[in-house]
Amino acid sequence: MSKVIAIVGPTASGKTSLSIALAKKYGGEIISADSMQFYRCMNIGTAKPDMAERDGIPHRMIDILDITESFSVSDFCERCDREVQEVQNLGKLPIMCGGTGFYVDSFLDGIKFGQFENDPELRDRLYKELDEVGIDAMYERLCSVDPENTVDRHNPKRVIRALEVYELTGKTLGEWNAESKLEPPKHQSLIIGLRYNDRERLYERINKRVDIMLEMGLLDEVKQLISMGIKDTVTAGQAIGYKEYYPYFDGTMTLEECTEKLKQESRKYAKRQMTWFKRNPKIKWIDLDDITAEEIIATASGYVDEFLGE
RNA sequence: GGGGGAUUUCCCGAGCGGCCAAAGGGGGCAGACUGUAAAUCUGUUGUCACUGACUUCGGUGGUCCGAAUCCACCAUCCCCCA
Repeated sequence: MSKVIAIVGPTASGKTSLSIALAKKYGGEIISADSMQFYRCMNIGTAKPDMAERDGIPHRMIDILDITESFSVSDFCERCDREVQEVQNLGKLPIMCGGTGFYVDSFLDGIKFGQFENDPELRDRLYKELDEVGIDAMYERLCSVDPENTVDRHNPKRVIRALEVYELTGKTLGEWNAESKLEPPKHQSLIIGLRYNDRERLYERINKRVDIMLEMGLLDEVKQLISMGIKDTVTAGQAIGYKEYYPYFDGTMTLEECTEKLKQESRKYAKRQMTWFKRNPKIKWIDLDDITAEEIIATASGYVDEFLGE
């Protein structure tokens, strides 16, 4: 079975540099699993590695979308299949790197999403109805067609999606999910997780990184993206690092307030990522608290050697 | 110097005599997550021997069966007149 390595962890934990170091050491190529680095023109705010940092290592799944395009897990898994295949055909090691746990897990667990196309008009219609009748009524409606559903009744996105899937396919989300679980994973995977036991250390790194992004010209990037219409996009526009500065350019908040907000949102995001990764018993963790960059690579290499030797 | 207003749990802020450990929001913490996922949502947030007890609402002292809520004085801050 083919082997894939994944580097995961919260934002600002050093996934990028570790993945590049491992790629150099083991002859690998990077496949990004970062929902925002897919987008072109979103560089500084997404901490996308520049050419110098990539150091000759090919990075896939980066700069593959315009900000107006939407993307989904299922698109991701499909495309990843091809990319992994290509890397392996080159005789190289695929190294997935990214903080979007949902995407990483979906791909590695081999979730097979139902073969049907989404209908944006149907979704719009359902959201319009949601506005009119409220979430409770929509949830009641879901229960009437799918009494077995496990959807959180207060979560509009999930209630609408469940309804959408049913109306689109005549099958409930539960039925689709049950089918998707039948597919066994296609790849053997090693997941290396980066974490700080001392949360303050991570939070300091996050705060500092935001300051660095600003020095690198984040504001110009945001301004340019606003002129490109990022505010009206579904996915790109919700990226942390951009939406926090809309009020600054609108003149309703000071630069300092927006920056503070950005740091806070980044910290909260990191926390959500940790919650996601924490529950995965397969992850081989590297504790970052008191360890040098060399030691991180050495520890990771230990895991990789063992994995490749199996 | 004179007049008025403020001071609430980590923060903002409601409460104006009992139903108040104190609304709501933020933040923190914990959790969920199968096609927007850097999104969306849930729980929790004074202490403890935790269906109860104890300590909290600037400080001290009063009134009252009972006070975050009323009174007096003190402290700090804000506004207006001088």
